[in-house]
Formats: sequence, structure tokens, C-alpha cells
Amino acid sequence: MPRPRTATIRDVAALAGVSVGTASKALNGRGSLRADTVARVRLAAEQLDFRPNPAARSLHAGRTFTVGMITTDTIGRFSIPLLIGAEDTLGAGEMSVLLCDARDDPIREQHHLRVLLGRRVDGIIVTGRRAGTRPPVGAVPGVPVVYAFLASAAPEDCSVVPDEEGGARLAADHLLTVGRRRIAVVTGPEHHHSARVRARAVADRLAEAGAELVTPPLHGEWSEAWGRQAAGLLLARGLDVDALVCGSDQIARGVADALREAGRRVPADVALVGFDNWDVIALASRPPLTSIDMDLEGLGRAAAELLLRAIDGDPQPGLHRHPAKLVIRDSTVPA
Amino acid sequence: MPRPRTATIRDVAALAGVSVGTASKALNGRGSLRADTVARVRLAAEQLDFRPNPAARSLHAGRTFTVGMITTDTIGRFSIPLLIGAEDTLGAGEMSVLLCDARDDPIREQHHLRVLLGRRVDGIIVTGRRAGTRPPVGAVPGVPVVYAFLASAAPEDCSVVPDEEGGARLAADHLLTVGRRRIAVVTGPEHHHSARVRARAVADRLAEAGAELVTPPLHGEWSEAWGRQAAGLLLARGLDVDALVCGSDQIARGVADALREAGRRVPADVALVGFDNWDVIALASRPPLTSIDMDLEGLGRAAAELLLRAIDGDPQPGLHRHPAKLVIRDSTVPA
DNA sequence: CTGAAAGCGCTAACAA
DNA sequence: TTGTTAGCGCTTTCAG
Repeated sequence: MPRPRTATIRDVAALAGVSVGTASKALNGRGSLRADTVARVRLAAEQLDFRPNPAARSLHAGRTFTVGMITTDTIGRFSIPLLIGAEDTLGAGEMSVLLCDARDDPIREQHHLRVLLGRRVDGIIVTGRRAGTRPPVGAVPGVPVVYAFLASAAPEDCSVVPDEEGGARLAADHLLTVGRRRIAVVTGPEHHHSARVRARAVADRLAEAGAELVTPPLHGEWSEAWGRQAAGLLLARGLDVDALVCGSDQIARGVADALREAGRRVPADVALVGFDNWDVIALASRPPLTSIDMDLEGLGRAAAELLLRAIDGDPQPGLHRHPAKLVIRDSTVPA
Repeated sequence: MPRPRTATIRDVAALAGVSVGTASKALNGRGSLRADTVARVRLAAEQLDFRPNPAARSLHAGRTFTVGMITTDTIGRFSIPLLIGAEDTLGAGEMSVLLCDARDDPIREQHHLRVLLGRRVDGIIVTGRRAGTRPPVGAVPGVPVVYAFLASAAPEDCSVVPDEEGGARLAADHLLTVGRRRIAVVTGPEHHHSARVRARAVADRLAEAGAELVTPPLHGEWSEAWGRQAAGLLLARGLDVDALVCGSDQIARGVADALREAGRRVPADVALVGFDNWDVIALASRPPLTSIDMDLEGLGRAAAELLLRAIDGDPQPGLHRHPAKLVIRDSTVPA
């Protein structure tokens, strides 16, 4: 099945009546050529729909104009927006993205890393499911690596992470602004970095405003079921709470359901802020959830930009925080 | 920033004390060489961590061992599992995947197509958000294309789609098996291909069993809100229904919530089957949803296999249906 | 201003 | 059994 041979620069040169060298210069704007020569070559290239063979180009340039993206997060909820953002800014240049899914398996990750290096990618973006930090990928001689969403444990590596603390402060801020003072936190497992960081940030922000959490953070799973259970706990204790900051939209939605079923009104009696701004959850909730959006797509773009700079010889090592945004919906401010 | 030059085959040959041609043969098992020569070359390659330069290999072979995957579905809920499946089987060989996100924009799609062809990919997988068929991508001279999840409108193209009809029949079958006879359908928009196909398949299966739908399919949005609304409608009409097949898990979850809040028990009074087996929804529902799983990851693998065959000169044109699976949970069979 | 030729790293004829 | 060489498509000196 011989693919119709794509036009080579020799074909272009022949059609334009020049040598290959001249054709190359004309197409790349190198050297100095007569204007009409350039025009003739350009025309010939156009007619033949000439596309330079990237293999040949790479062979010469020592670059592949390709970056690898290796993700640990099989589920994809977090890596997808990241990937989209990264692909967007990389594709805007002439970079393409090689995708690898390591499925949370260090062996597979190492395998993919070798494959990517074998393919001579110009750079690598590493991402994965939520966690505080991760061990750096192995030795990658001369190929820049940017960690996105979760940071490398090596502080000199380049990492871009969501500003979870800032996001949590935004949530607290917002609740204070709408007049709430008796605030509690319902979040994920205590051993989970995000859960701890966000809870503490809320507490800190309240402290700055002269308030404090009504009760220590309630830790559980990242699930609606835990949200329902936590709401039950709070109600059973008879706590006087007028707002909750939840560690995820799923938790917030569970809380909303349980409160409604217990006859409490959201937000009239209790205002609710979620985290992640995961539309499927936040919009389906009754009422729709105010939520903190980590702007993962923007984070992906930022990671891609850092990688491009590193590839261009201008690395920006260290930890970069990407700001979160507050998205206001009915669970704090009724329509 | 000169990357530490990776070892070339010349280095290997020099270290092993042979010519490059011999080294090449030794490494690729070509020609006939003395065993100890082969061993010596292999050892040298090992020591130098030699990786053949793919650009050079491509230049010679006229292949890139790369396939493009171009997705229209920005949201990613459907394309992600597909992508994972495809990446899995492609990566198992020596193929890598170039990812492109067209964001549901024909212009971007065309752009990415040109980029992929410019990169001389060996094949292309096209996927996108749910719909019946889509216009074939433009002329792709000699590069095999497989459409996954949604079919090309051109019947001679190779497409792999979920067997939605079979899935819907599974749902009906299951309800009949657990003794339900008064069955209705709540699904997505009437103009939506999947909604129509699934509803009709349920009706057909019931007809085969000598039953019929209690009421014509209820069409609405693919949302929980519509599920709640539809349940309200059914209750208001006082219909005697003992099971519902829903067009999506979201609809099913909305139905479940509304039924519960109206005092009906699921599944004791009304059994519920969803569609998509989207764990976030199906598991969070009260009760967890029995659902039809389209096995998108398997579908992605199937698409990749078809593409590999086409690349190897053995194309399988036409429409291929990938079977769906029934996943039983509490909404039809209580724990 | 243009052409000829070398070379990027590798494979595959062909010679030895 | 091994070495030599041409050539994949392109860019880039270096001559002309």
C-alpha cells in the first residue's frame, strides 16, 4: 500500500527551476535571494502542497518539536483540563503532544519516560492525581521537565500547582462578605494534603477577621455520602452554623442534600461553598454550588509556557502557584 | 544548552570494534553474524545506553510509528476512556499517540488534521462527542483513519461505535428477568440519535416479550433536573409503572431522587436502569444505579487494533459495533 | 544571488 | 561473516 509519495523539496526545486539549496532558503527565508525567485519557489511549494518532512528536519535540527505529557491520573478528571490547556498553548506553536498514561504505576511511568526520551522529545510535562508532592521522575539528561498540578519533591524542579490555600481563603472571604460568621469545614481525609491545607487556610482567614471555626474540621472521604453523614453529625450536635466550606463539590452536594432533607434551607440557614467547580456536580446540586475553581486549564497553559521557556534555554525552576477563582452560585447568594 | 549527545550507532560500532553496518545488523537481528559479534555489539549498545534515533529511522522507513488522535469532545467524558484504551494497545507496540483537541470546531479540526499529516503519522483515530454520525474528515491520501465512538457518514470508512441498541436491549432484558412488566423510558432530546435508538430498542425488546411501553418515551434534557421533572410527570399522571429505563445515569439519578422524595421506593416500587455507567453519578445515587456500560475503554482498544491492522495493510472497512455490558446495582436488585 | 556538496543517524544493498 | 556505500529529505556551509 504505497502511500502517494508526498512532494519533497527536490520536487519543489525542480518545478521552480532552481536547486534544492535555493529552494530551502526561499522557503525558510534564509540567505539572500531575488524576490521573484522566492516567489517562484513559494508558488511551486504551494502547488505541490509541499510539507517538509519532520523526520528529516529533526535529524538535522536535533529537535523533534514534540513534547511528552505523562499522566498518572487514569480517571482523568484533573488531568484532562490540564492536558487541554497544555495542548492548546503547545499546539499554538509548532509543538505536538505525545500522550502517555502511566495508570498510577511507577513501572509504567518509567517505561513511558524511556519511550519519550527515546523519541527525543524536546520536553516533558508530568502530571497526576491530587497529592502534595511526588518524587521527581528519574534522571532526564538535558530534557526539561515541568510538573503540573502536583509538585516534584525536589524544590529545584519546575512545578506549577494550584493555589489551594488562596482558593480556600477566597471561600472564607466570600462567606464573611455575605455576612456569615459561624463557619465550619467539612473535607476529605486528614492524611490528605489538600484537605489539610484548605482547612487550615480557612481557619487562618477567619482568625484574621477575628472569627474562628465553630468546630475543628470534619475529615472523611471525598464523597457525597460523607457530606451527608457530616451534615447529620453537625445537626445532631445541634451546632449553630451558618456556613460551611467543603473540601470538594461532591462533599458539598451531599451536605446540601442532607440539609434539605432535614428541613434546613441553603443558603438562607446555611451557606455552602464547594471546591473544584466540577460542573457535573456543582450545577446538578440543589441549589447549584458556589465553588472554588482551580483553573486547571489555565494551569496547563502555564505549565506549557514554562516548558517552552525551558526548551528555549530560559528555565524557571521552583514552585509556581496558579491562582484559583471563586465562582458564585445559589448556595451562597440566592438568585 | 547542548543536550549531552546521545550515543549513535557509530559510537556503538566503534566500541564494539565493528563497522556501523555490522552494528546495525546485530542490533536488528538482520543478516547473519557470528554470535559473539552480536553479543559484543549488544553489550556496547547497553553500556552506551544506545537508543536509535527515531528521526533517522523514520526517514529511512517512511514511517513514524506515531498515530494521531483527534477529538472533538472538549469535555472529555467520553473521549477519555477511549483515549486510554487506544493509548494502551498502541503503546503496547511501539506506537506513540499524538493528541489533538479540536474543541468541536471544524476549523481547528482541519488544522490538526493538516498538522498530523504534516507529521507523517501512520494513522489517525477520530473521535468526538456523542451523535449518530459525522462527516468524514477530508481527503487523507494513504493514511488510514478509524472513527471511534461516532461513525463516519461514509459507510466505507472504518468506524467503531458502541452497540447502543444491544445495550438498551440488555436493560430491558434485565428488567424483564427481575419480573418487571410495566416499563417506561425517560431519555434525552428527541432529536438526539442515541435517545431515539435506545428508546426504540427497549420498546422492541418488550414487544418480543409480549409487553409494551406503558407510555411513549419521555424526551427531555440529559440532566438530573429533567429526570426529576419526568418522575414528577409520571407520578402526576398516576401511571402504574414498576420500572424505568433512563437514557443516562444523570437522568436516572434525578428520577431516583424525585421518587424517593415522593415516598416511592427504589427498586421495591420502581426499578431503575441508567446508561453510561458513569461512576461519579451511578455510585453517588441513592440507591446506586444499575447501568449500561458501553465499555469505552474496550472500544478504544478495538479502534486501535483496527487502525494497526489498516496500517499493516489489512483494512477492515465498515461499521463495527462494540458490545455493551450490564452492570447490576441496587436500583434493580437490592443488596 | 545561486548551485554543489557535505552531513544529520540509520538501514540495506552490494562487495569483499 | 563483515565492511563499504548509497541514500532517506532537509539545511547549511562554501564555492562559483
